[in-house]
Amino acid sequence: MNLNDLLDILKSNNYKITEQRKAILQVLTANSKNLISAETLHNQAKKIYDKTNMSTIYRNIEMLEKFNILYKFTAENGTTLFKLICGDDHHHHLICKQCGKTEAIDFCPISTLKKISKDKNFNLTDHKLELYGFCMDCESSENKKCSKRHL
Amino acid sequence: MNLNDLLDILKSNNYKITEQRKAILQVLTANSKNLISAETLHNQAKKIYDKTNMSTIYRNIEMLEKFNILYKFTAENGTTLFKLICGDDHHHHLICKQCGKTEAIDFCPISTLKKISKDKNFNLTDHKLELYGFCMDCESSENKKCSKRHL
DNA sequence: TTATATGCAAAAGATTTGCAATATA
DNA sequence: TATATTGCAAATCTTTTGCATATAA
Repeated sequence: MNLNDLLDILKSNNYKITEQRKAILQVLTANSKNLISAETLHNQAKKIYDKTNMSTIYRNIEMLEKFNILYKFTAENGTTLFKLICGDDHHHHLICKQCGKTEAIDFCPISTLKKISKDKNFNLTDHKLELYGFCMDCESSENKKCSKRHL
Repeated sequence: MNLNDLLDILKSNNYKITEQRKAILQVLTANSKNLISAETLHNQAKKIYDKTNMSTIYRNIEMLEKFNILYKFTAENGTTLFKLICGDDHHHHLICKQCGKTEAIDFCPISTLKKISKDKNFNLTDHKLELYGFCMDCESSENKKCSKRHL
């Protein structure tokens, strides 16, 4: 899913291609492997088209969410982060609590979850599995944040 | 982990036992299987001790988080939810996207996650597994929110 | 031309904070 | 009594919204 694919999706759904929109999508595609905040998205989009307003950021985030092409989640500190959903890949991630680095893992417990949900008459639509801890680099560093209890 | 255990923890750490604090802990223990919002916590605590203020709620939430006895997470609609971490029980939840009702499930993929993390030299400390969908009641209701893609 | 998208400023909602008053130990 | 805790109101911070203007198609 590159910039042009995204623009095509919008065009074919009668959305207009504005400079702001192009800037936003450009930033998101450039960061397709990382989660970024609305504020970071705004700052980076402004570098491409400096008239981009924060409300435009939020309105476009909302639009992309409706298309189900934007993954949204809330970090431990409460910040809301976003990331494009590229193609059909479905991944869970190891998330370093120190440096924020993320690494995709292949494992997904979806089949078990489906069974459980079915047993409970729950119509499962989405799920999130997030693994927190410390990557090798941060593990050895001094100022590691204390985290005793395992969730 | 019942109310008295919690009070003992606070006492032994030189925290004072106020009526507000007792009310808050009472609500949390009564809801130890469910995730509740700060607002709900406030409303229920007020029923027990009606002078309980919202800032007191937040200040006590902060305190419990420091003790690592409060689990916090953000629902899809953005609401922040809390739940006591009781002893060694560890649960994941089915979360209804419509009514917000949560139900604990027994399944946890921790052993697989541990193995994966070990292979990747990642020091796993926490994880979250959240299952979204629609409960039986909401499934049949008319205004169900559309959700096509599975995450 | 015309509907969509945007900027701006104000509103809304959640959470935090300063400070004086209160209550616990 | 001394200190932690609280209530209140104001401040912050993030996100949303109304409306007039601008712009893509």
